[in-house]
Amino acid sequence: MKIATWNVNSLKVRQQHVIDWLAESHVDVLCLQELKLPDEKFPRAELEAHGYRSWFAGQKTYNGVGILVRGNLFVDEATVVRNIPAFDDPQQRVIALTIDGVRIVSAYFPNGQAPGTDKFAYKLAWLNALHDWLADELTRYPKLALLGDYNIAPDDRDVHDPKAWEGQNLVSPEERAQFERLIGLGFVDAFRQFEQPEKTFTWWDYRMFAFRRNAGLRIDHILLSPALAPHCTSCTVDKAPRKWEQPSDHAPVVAELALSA
DNA sequence: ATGGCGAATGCTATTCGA
Repeated sequence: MKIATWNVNSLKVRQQHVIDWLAESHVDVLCLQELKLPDEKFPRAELEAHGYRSWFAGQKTYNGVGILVRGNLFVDEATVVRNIPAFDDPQQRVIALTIDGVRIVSAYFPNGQAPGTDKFAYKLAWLNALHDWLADELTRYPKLALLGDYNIAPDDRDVHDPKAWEGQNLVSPEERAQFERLIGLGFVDAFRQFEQPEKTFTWWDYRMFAFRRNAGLRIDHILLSPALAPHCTSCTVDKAPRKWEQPSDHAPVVAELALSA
């Protein structure tokens, strides 16, 4: 099973990119973030015409998450969950579903703006709620993959200029401690299971030629539960779509899972 | 220290993202 995550920064603008990338990547599951459209505007039929069914939780303007699943895979409708159940939140940031016993979670972590702000406090509260919910989910679904835009660069290796970024939003000790709390649940960072090129990132600012200079961060991740991690045979960042016309500022991350039936 | 870019919106200016 090939799974992936991609923050598309508006599905309306990036619809054709998603369709083109699905056609060339042949992923089985694609988790999307920042749909930026209400559910009635979701291009369900267009994606279905290209062989993918959709589950999503959207809202106007901001946030919004989805999961695209190839037509031949069985999704148990009863397992679909939107948002963190115990965390009342108008912002649509989480959707989960189960495919053949594999729990797939698509998550758009809060940005946080800057340490000390209200938005940062919300980010930490959201992370606490996510942690507690996932601890519970793992008891029900030992095979669980958490894919998404984490808005956290977990290590200095994940930052183009660690000195310039020190203590800032996305790399602060509080955020990294929250990432480590997820690791404490047994999760494995799929990307770091394999040898990787240095300075591999998943996001580059639109400004100041950041992509051309590879001035990026690795903030999009695939965490795999202890029962799932041993099945992972590869994890890579696909930079190609970031070079396309009118790109998202994020690149997709892909992991392959070798699962026997 | 600021802005740069891009998307969305009661749109010709503002907010947010990261």
